[in-house]
Amino acid sequence: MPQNGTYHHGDLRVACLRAARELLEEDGSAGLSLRAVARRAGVSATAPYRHYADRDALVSAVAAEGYRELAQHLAAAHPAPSTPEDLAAVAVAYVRFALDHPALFRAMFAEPCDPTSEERVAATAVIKEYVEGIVRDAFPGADGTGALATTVWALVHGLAFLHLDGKLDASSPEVVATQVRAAVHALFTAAPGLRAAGESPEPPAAG
Amino acid sequence: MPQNGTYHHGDLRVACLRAARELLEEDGSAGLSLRAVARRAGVSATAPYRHYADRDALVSAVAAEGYRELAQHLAAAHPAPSTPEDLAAVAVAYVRFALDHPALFRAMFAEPCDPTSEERVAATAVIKEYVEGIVRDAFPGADGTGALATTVWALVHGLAFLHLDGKLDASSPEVVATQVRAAVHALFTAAPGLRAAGESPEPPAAG
DNA sequence: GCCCCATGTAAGCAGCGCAAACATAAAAGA
DNA sequence: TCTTTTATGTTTGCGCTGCTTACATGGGGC
Repeated sequence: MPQNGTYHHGDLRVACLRAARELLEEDGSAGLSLRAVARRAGVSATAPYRHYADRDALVSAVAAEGYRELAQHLAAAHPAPSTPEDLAAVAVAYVRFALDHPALFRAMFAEPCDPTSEERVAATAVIKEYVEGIVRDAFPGADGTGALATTVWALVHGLAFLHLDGKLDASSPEVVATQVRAAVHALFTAAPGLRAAGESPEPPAAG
Repeated sequence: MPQNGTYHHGDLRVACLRAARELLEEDGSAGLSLRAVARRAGVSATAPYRHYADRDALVSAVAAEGYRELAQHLAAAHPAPSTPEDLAAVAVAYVRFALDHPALFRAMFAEPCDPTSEERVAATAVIKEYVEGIVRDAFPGADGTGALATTVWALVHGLAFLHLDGKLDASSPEVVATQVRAAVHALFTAAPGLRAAGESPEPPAAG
């Protein structure tokens, strides 16, 4: 039952999500108020409370949506990365997502995470396992503790945040991509035994 | 002239800073309102506007203070790091600072940075140059572009944020420290030519 | 055909950021 | 020393916010 101008909206839940997402992209986190969401959805100020317990719940729902979109974005960059170059491409996609959706990315990561939103924690677990799966597939010889996966995630995540906060040169997408690729390559020319399958370890440049 | 119970407060500027810092530690960013700051300073609601243009200005001032404290904390961890172990100790201090002062750290990095606060941008520049100086001193053979410094900063910064957001296991300080050290060592056993002064490059484990 | 209840509305409270007009006291100048 | 200026704090008030309570509506199950 679509919104037919009657008393009931029809699908206010997703309308709120959509409106919240738009407000986030337009005005940032500060512009995301439940009242503004209600206005945009064409509904009374307190109607969203029927679907979201409070503001945090709505933000968590938007964040969860963001996690899913980020996962899709990474998968689109390379479906099954196996070489450092592949991983670098995924890393570039990660940082680009952050720069293309700054307010959404901040909502996903930069706010004190509400642990009571099981939708949200589940979504972050998906991202974490996704990254670990990528690294495990690309580096079957690595230890099984996921330490390397955590390291590469942290590196990329940190690059995203530093770029987002203007702490690094993010003047052009190419500059950012080059920086990210360099960092990933620096990490993945690392310890012996962690090289990608099919890569032959180079001898140290002793000549 | 100290606060003597008279009409004028005496040093409201630093009193606001102090109150804001306390509120941030106690209730997080959400609890930091200009009105609450004024109450805690024992002053009318709008008095802080004589010293801070708006809420952002006060937050920026607190953040700038945080940058200086972070720099001191890093220096205390190791005054002149030169080996990967030294750098790992500094990295652990960085992450620990974030976990010990979560709201302050978020105010420093996780909010859209107001570029009009020159005090703030100057303070972040100090941190950046500090990290670059450390890495340059520890790795004199590295390229002069600061790419390696950016990489290690991003890695540590990402670890801090992931731990802060509960995305990683931060159950005990030891677990966190071990994780951080492992990540830094993974990075600093990296490409030939980037090894620390005094370290002899190991041949690839071919035997 | 009737009633229940999910869904929406209306009214209201307290807190917030911020602006404008006003009050006070410390400092500066005559 | 007395006056004037200026920095600092107060009062009042507007519009916005999150959220609660009480009320209205109408579609789906009986």
